[in-house]
Amino acid sequence: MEKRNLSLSHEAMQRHASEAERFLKELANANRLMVLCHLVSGEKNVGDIAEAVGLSQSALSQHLARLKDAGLITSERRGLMIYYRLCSAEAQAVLAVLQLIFCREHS
Amino acid sequence: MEKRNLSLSHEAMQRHASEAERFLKELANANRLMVLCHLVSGEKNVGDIAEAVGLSQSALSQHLARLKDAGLITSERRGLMIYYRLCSAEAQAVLAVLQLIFCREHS
DNA sequence: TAAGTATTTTAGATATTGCTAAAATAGAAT
DNA sequence: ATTCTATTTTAGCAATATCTAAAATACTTA
Repeated sequence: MEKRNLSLSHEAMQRHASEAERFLKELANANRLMVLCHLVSGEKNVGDIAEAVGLSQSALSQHLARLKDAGLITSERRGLMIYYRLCSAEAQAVLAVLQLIFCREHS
Repeated sequence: MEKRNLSLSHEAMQRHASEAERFLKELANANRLMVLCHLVSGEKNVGDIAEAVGLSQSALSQHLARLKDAGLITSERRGLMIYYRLCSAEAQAVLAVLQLIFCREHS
């Protein structure tokens, strides 16, 4: 009689949950959310984002490094400035749902 | 000449982003995600959830209190046990997207 | 090469998270 | 009333998050 591993699906669930946690932690910050929302409309450089979001360049740079490390954005230098752009379809999908929930006119 | 407040939409954005942050922080934890996923299929008592998720009752209870405080779940005592159920359409919407992203068979 | 602009990195302070262990509460059963 | 079972609450600790200030890096221009 072969021993079936019934807890495998539990381990799979834990693995999925951990991946989702890592992903959600990137989004679970008001400043990073605003950064990502600004990038939805196209690439922006750090100074522009800093002004739009209202963060110091240093603080913003740390957020950007985090998002880039997580694979949600990419960067490209052109001359003095560095341009960031959204590169995660998953992030865009979740942002779209969040916008429906939290950015309705009446709320 | 009337002075138009152009930063109003920025303040609105900040408000929305803060609300979204509060919401996402509740989800951005593997154990809480698993709890919520278990509740998608119907109400459960604390002991059952603790076993399913693999958490101590105390730790779980703290997570449940948090989720309840955030309005994502409700509880009802029946006899000795306390039953929890999902009560947030918003949470369900995001969980559905996360499931599509992270719980595909091949990943 | 020196000076300026854009951005990143580091260090450190403070707040939040999430666990464990122990004590407290609430209802049920004896 | 006492005891049992289910759950919550509290206290305390280690890890993580996020800001500021200061120093470092990278490219451009004089």
